[in-house]
Amino acid sequence: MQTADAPLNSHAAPSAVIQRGTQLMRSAPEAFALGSVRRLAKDEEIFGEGDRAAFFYKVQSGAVRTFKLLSDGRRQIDAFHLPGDIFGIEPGEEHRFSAEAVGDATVVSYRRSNRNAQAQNDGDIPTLMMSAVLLSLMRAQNHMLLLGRKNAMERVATFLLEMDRRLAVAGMMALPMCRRDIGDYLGLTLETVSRALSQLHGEGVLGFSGARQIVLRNRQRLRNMDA
Amino acid sequence: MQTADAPLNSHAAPSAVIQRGTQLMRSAPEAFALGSVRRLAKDEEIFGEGDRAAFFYKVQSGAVRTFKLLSDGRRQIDAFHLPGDIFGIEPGEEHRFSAEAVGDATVVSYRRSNRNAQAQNDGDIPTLMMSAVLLSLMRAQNHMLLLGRKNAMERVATFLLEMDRRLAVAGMMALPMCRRDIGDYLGLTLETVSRALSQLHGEGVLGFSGARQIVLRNRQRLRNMDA
DNA sequence: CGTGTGTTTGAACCACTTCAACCCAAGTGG
DNA sequence: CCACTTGGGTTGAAGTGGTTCAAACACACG
Repeated sequence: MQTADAPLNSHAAPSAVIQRGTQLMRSAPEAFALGSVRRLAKDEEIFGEGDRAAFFYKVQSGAVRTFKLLSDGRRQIDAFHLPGDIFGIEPGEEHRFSAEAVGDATVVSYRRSNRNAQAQNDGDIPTLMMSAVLLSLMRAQNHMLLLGRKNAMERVATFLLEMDRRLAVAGMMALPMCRRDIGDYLGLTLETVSRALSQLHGEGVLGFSGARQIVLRNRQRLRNMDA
Repeated sequence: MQTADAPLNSHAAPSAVIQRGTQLMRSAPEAFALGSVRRLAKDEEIFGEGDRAAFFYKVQSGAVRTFKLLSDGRRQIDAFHLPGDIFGIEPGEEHRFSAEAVGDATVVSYRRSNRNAQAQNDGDIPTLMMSAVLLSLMRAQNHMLLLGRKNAMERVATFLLEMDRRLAVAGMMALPMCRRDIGDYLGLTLETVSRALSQLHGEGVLGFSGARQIVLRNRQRLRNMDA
């Protein structure tokens, strides 16, 4: 780990929420310490459920999955975090889920302020953290609808549109995660994910160049499938 | 609607997070306007998806459900809000889900500050709102695990333990919501919920006095079922 | 060029849904 | 005061979407 010039407000996601946070940061940047950059290999753990939550993180490159496990090993990935995303902010002293790098990745870690930002009211409470938490909550609410009420094809369609929006360049997306990860995110088995993708491929809705390079050929059809 | 003596920090839930927020409030109570009390009949709408998010709310009595709908009417209830719970805080200008009273209920509404708390950094950013949002996020993460990976009996066991913790008095709980609401919360049909409850009744794990008055007779068994 | 991890595809199974009937308690009105 | 309705809730029987188990395939990497 090394210190680096990595202010919390750099590389903000292109959302109105984060944009607002970014602007605000300029008025009180000294409140946000620079973070340390951490390079991670594929599948490397960033923190585990129950670990002391001394830091929170921003993805700089690659992707991170956060998840919970049941005692018998069933896993639910609650979110994939892509460059610019902030994760690991906790209500209490411990992390309530685990985080791992999906592939090789770099994250920037930020120490929870000595004058604990959540436990003080002295004027430098990080608005940007509020925006990050609200964004996470919004995504979680959408995801509960998916997990509770959408069928397999609707889930995969939603996933493809989400990933297309978040990481497509030049109409093509390079998925960083394997089929099992996708399944554990969507509440499906990896086989069901594979079958849905094959069907969409067969219908010409998407094209493959390798299992993880996908180009959407008919976004409107996907939107219709998404219910 | 009528104005009333209802500070945001009253009737706080017995969680460490909220407790901390409550304490902090004492140091800057003037930043939090008193709210207006609103009485609601069963099934009355508090706000709908897409409505302008001019207020957020705290439950004073009864229960509130927040939910999203798919185009064909499938519904996912993302949370039940009980007395002391805060709901309706949004990242943007619009509500991203709907809220209705489960039975007769009263809520206190708080106007989003003129000097918008989320868009200002002038020293009175509401720490209590941060706590409320973090609590919602924590519950959402637990619920995603339930919806994505637990089977029907595990879901019902989790639900019973949660409701027991949140609203039991003298070992007995009076559920405010019908079987359909429970199903839409747990991602199941009402019939599956009914069958699971009947089975637990048959096994002596719980007792009924009327369909909604439930007493847990063997919490440990339920915890074991909860995976 | 072989080995291993990830992906696809097939076939049987099953947990939950769907559809339907019935029950029960609380109104409502003749 | 009793027939009728209405809104839950329970239970049964059949159907099915997704899982499970299994095998083949493909491509990246030493």
